[in-house]
Amino acid sequence: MKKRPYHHGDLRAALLERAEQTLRERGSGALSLRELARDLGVSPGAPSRHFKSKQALLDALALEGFERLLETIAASQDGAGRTFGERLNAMARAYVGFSLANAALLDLMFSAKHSPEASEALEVAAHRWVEQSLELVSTGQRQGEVREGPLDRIALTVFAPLHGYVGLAVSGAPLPGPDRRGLDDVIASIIRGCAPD
Amino acid sequence: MKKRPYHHGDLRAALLERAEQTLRERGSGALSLRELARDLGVSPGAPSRHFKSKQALLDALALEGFERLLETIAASQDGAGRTFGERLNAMARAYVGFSLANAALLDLMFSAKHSPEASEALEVAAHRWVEQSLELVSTGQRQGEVREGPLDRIALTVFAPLHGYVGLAVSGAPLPGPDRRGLDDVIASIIRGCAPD
DNA sequence: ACTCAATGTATGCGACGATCACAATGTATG
DNA sequence: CATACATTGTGATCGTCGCATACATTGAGT
Repeated sequence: MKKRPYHHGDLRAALLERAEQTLRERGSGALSLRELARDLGVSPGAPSRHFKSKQALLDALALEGFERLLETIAASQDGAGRTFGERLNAMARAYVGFSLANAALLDLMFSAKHSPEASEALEVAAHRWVEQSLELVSTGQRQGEVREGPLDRIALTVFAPLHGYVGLAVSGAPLPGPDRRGLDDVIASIIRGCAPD
Repeated sequence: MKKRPYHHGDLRAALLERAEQTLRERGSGALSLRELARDLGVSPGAPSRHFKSKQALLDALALEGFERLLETIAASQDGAGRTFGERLNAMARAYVGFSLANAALLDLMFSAKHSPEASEALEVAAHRWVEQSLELVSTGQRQGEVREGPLDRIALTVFAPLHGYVGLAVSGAPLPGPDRRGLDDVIASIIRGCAPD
């Protein structure tokens, strides 16, 4: 008879998985706890055992997103070359690739409204992300390919363009073709912008 | 007795104004047509006479936002100097200043989900915005302060950093202080990035 | 075996967006 | 001025939502 057991097994993971799918297919606005519960064949109140509020679920998704982004970027550095240009290029493509492939998720990750408690875990993840970029800039400086100056300020000039490129591209970009040539230009401009005089 | 007249007078404008206020104070997620109606002392269904859906109201807000942004940027160019650096600086500060002062509105403007009909008017507005920036780059080229190349591709390398700076700053920026020094760095980097070789 | 925390069910509440029939008002036309 | 018509607001209804509560079932540790 294969009756659905009273306990789901791993409802929390199932909720996250299904939520991310809906997020990808229909955007974050279309996320409904009740719908998730229906889809997973579970009662409307069940999700609240794992996420005390809808915002908590969104926070968890954002956190998961940061972790995946970190992995993706870290992986991109493994096969990359030694020069700052090569490593920046790899990092940029990883970052932009992930962002475009997970636009709604990115939106969540960089959304301003997280519950205060979740913010803590999120800030930790975001901090690790920042450190990755600081380290890239730092080695670039040691190799003499990046101008001198405070790490964080230079990193900002590296990441703002990438983040902005993603934002524009996702917004239905009134700007030049979303083909990757735009990204090439942006990366080249970043490198010129942070090169030593 | 000052009884409220049956007709409001200019409900549409009142809705937009009030909506923008709540948008600024409590974010776009907190916008409710019913609440707006209550605040304006009008029945729950009344707003639908002016905005057939909530999304339509958001679209109208976004459109209004683009118009104000255009004005702001145009005004910034009036008092600016002649060099590309001066004009870019003025434009960047106008753009970033407006964006930070109207973060939630910006979010709406660059949100991916607009109803197809509204998209048309929105694209017109966005297009005018793009043209402003193309023109800035174009005169920069004529003055020999900006490298040769397709206008739109160079403009992308100018605006992506600004747009990204705003995005990071609004996200509670895990990056360096939201003080304006970060913006100075970004602007300087943009200028180096698009300078002739 | 018994207890207790964890997890899922069932139900209800108030708010929401959307839609509808209807009422009040403004306006153009005779 | 009167009458027809379009515009705008009313009030009620529908289905959905997030959230809270009281209760049922399960499994883990003693």
